[in-house]
Amino acid sequence: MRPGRPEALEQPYDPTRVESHWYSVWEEQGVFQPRPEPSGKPPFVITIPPPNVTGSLTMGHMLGESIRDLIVRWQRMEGRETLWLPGSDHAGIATQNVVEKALRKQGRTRQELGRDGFVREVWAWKDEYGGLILRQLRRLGISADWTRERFTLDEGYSRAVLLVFQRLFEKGLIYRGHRIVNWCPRCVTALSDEEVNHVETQGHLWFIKYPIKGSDKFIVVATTRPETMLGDTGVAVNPKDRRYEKLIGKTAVLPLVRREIPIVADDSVDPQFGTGAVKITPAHDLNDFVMGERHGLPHVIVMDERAVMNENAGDFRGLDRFVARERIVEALRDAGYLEKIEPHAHAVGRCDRCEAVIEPYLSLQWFVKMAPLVAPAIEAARKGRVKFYPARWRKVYLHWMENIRDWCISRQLWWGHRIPVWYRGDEMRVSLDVPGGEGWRQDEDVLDTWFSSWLWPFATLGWPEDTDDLRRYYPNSLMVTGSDIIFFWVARMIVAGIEFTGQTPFPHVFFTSIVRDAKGRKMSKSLGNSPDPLAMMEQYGADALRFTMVYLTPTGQDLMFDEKRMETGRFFANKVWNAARLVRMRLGDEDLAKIKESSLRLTLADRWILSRFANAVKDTTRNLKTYRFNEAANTVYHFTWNEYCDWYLEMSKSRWAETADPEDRRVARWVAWKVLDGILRLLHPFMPFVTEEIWQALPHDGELLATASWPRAKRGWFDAEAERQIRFLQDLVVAVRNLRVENHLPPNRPVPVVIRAADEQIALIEQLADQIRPLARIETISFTRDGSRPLVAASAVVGGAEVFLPLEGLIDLDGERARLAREADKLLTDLEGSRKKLRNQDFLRKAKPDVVDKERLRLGQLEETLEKLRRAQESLRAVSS
RNA sequence: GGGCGAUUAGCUCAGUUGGUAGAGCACUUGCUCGACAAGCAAGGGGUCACUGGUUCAAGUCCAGUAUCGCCCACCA
Repeated sequence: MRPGRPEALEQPYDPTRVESHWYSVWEEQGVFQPRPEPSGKPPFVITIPPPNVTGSLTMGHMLGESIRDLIVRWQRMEGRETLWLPGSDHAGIATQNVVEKALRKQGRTRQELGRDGFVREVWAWKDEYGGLILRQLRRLGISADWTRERFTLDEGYSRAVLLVFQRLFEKGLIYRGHRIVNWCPRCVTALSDEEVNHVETQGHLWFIKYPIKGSDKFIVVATTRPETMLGDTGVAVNPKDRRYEKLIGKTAVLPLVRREIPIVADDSVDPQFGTGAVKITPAHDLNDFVMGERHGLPHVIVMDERAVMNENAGDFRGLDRFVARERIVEALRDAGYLEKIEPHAHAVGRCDRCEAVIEPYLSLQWFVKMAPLVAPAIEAARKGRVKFYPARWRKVYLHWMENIRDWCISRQLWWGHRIPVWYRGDEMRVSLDVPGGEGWRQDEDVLDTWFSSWLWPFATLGWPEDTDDLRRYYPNSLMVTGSDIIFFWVARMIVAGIEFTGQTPFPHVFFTSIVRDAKGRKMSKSLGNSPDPLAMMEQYGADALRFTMVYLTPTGQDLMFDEKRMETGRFFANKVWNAARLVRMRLGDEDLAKIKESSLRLTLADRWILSRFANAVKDTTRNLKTYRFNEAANTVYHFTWNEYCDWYLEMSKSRWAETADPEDRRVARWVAWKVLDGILRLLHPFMPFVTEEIWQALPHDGELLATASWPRAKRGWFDAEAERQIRFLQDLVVAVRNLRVENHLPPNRPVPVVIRAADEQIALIEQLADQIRPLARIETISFTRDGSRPLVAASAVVGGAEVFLPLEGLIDLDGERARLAREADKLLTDLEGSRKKLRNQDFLRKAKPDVVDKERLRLGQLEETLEKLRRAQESLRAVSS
């Protein structure tokens, strides 16, 4: 059965029409599902970094998906069995925040709904917006296997997450404890260290006088957060600090609160900073917590979970932390305890999701002991079992791994995997299901989202069950993602992969560019600075979007996105479309796919384009293999546009004419088709829709381009000699065109051309004269073999040959003289440089011989060209204007 | 405080073992010749951030400086 379709390639090219058709065809034909291939090559497996179900996608996703799909389609065409596994992430905090916000607009809260009601609400949201994401991905054309789509809260996946919790707990790698954690008072939950962004902020340093008990003296402490003083339970100085020697062991009286607190000695205090004396607030600062442990100081918590001052804050109870700060500073000042205020720049931690200022907060949380888990993941990177592209990320990865701290995994949310721990009185059980017996109460918290996504490469394949998919498609072949989640996700996947499957989850990690807006800000949903991908695709086409993103992405650098650039892809799609129209209307009736190349008498131009094509295949393939996607796009783009369209098709037109030799016409048809067919194959992974449409409208073997084979660079097609010869002819054509323009000859006026050249060159020109003439509107080409030259002519030197336009009366003599002088000048400069080089004994002695030879050859050519230019100048000098 | 990256044409960027500086867009000029004005043709435009070094030869390798950007970091 033929997939049906294209009768004609209608002009103008309409991406919307074409793109709406093929996706369902591919899907119905099962193109996206992995099928064992006869090639026997190992399967190629890639998974999507599951996008959050919070809403729509950004241009950053478009880049990532374009690259992933590019690789997958290429690998499929290379004959690999491919699995491209799609899915999405429940994204605990982000999704809960978004849904809560939506509820608030309706005047509702999650508390009103209750836990179950709220979770139901979120599922409804997920169904709606998760669907939107899927539509965008399909519209983009990604060849993912939707029958294997996964969501991190799917039943099976969830089971895997809970099992992992249980296993780590049983290994003693998960524990529960009171610790200072990063607390977001707006999201009202604990966070991991990775979810905190440090923002350089201009703040203040407040100097506060703490009276010494039983004396009229003070000890002055400096702090950036005066509101926490209410929770102070000590003051520390450096034991070597002479200034405070006598105060160690004494007692200070906390202003406003009148609590008596000890003055202790601690090495960690920097005598140079502030006053050299530091207040200790163990419940509200990590440092102080650690220090407090050393000195046995109590914890006084002065804020609640929303950062409102609590009952331990006395008069300040009920105030927001920042209001309290002002009031406390005022009170201190009024009571004479405030010595001074200095401006002070420091880094303030902010919530990755909502940007609220993070509060170090003492609370009871669950943690993963990371150090033992991380060791083999470090080893894997060191030994090259997992490689990063660009390679510099390896160092970043290792640095993080080597300085790893325990991971706080409990979140005080409702949307997520509920912690599989049960309590009854003093009893505690870790169990995936309710333990037997009455009265068990499950832990209220859920797990960090990343505690589920770190299992993605194998949990999506059915782990912990020993499924066929898991055996066949794990480890994955490649991970393509953004470097912004190297710690959140990539590093942890490697850890989890090794821990739970004994294997690194993928051998290679490729980091895409981060897409930024014109101001350099990363495109994100929350900033709202990304164009809507669906709108982009409507306006320019999915193919254009895909091609442009890949064409623009720099290797190892961020991508500054500018919508204007989308035209690159759109125009290119149109160019290919039109080239195909031209070829198609000249094809004739014969089934070209049945013709054997060996039966054809190829011309120089044919050998040239086949050679260029072979090079394009080689370069494109190499660039894809080395993850230089922009270079790959560039290669196809230039080959198609500047070599195939601009030169080969133009040269072929005369061969297609009714009057042309039928045998040669057949050759010209076949080569034009053959190379176009190859272009479509090369281009298909970049622009799947338009290429499929065109391919179907041309002679082809096989049913779908999507499952056709990747082109091979035939050894016999490489032809350096043909390339050299055509290069000369191109130079000749350009020279004639240039002479026409410079002399203001009307574009539609055919001109005679006289050429004085070596025999070999003349033979070349004669061979392709009919194809060259239309390219520069040449009327006739004649040769002078006796050394003579037209008296009055515009002229140029090309590869040692002289080209004349003998147009007495039409030539702008003054302009021509000026032009020749300019040319000669330029030549002279090059010539001087070359002579200087060749006079240099060191160069002659030390440079590689072929470099020297090349330079000698070049000098000879320069001299020859200059001499010919001089003669042209000479001959014009005699002529009067 | 540490680490990484960038600096090449007006803009965005290539430049893969050192050997005559490239592309797209923008700009100038001219083109409705049967694929394509979403196009064709011909052009102009760069002391490769700066300073030193290695080398016969440096945009490319090394060192330092400057500016910008990113990441990491418990000096209150």
